[in-house]
Amino acid sequence: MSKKKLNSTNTLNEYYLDERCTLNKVLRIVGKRWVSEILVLVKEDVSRFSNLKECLNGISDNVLSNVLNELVTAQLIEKEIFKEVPIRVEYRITASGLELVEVLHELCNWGKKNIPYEIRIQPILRNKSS
Amino acid sequence: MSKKKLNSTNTLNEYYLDERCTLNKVLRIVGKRWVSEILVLVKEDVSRFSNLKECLNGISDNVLSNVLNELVTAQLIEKEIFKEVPIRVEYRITASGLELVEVLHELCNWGKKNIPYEIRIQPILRNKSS
DNA sequence: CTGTATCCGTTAGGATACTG
DNA sequence: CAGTATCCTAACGGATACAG
Repeated sequence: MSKKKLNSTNTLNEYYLDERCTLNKVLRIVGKRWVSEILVLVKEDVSRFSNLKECLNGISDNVLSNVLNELVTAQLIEKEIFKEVPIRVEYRITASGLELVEVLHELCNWGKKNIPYEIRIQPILRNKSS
Repeated sequence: MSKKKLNSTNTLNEYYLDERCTLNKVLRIVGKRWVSEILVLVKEDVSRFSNLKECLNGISDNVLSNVLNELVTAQLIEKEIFKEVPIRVEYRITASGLELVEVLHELCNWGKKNIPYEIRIQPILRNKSS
């Protein structure tokens, strides 16, 4: 399982951009949906799966799980498992993650100041069907 | 044309996150592939379509065009059309865009310092076919 | 030269059932 | 409680033809 089309232009472009600048790696981690919200919540001590799910209106188990795993892989958060019954798991932000949140905060301030009123970044759809 | 499934969970979640924090809007603009690279190139006075295409190994006309339009919509760059023959168009970064690049630069520095060695953010594929 | 329109494959995000 | 496995749909990124 988990095969990737290694020779597709899509993939090659991704690698090209990764090589070109680290910024692209950063944005590919943090630019995915829910990621920045979850990082900030964990930073604010919302440390458990169920708590995070409560805070994030509409996220599904699957997606939350994936994002948490990615954040652990990127070493932005850490996972601690308590072998109780029922099992308990806690996530904590790392020093690296904390630094990232600081920069994201600046990015947010930039947005508040500069994003045009009510901009909606719409997908560019081509289907003409209703 | 350009219909969007306004009631899909996908769309509703997007709106939810937009309302929740401006950061999500920012990341949705700048988190797309090529966007940050193009913004920086324009800032460095690579101002024409063909020049940008030369600098960005492998980008297609379609994609470059879309990204440029999005950057103009978000008011990060400006477009000036010179009605010559052949037509000439120049893009310039705005004050807002310039501020954004500053923050992105910090984000990049964070990445250089903190992204684990040779991390590859892989898509999680489920297809078992070769 | 500077794009836009169209088609297409791949991937992200979501729903749900199930497991330790 | 804290996930993982599976399936599904819509959106993204890319190739190409062609238009102003």
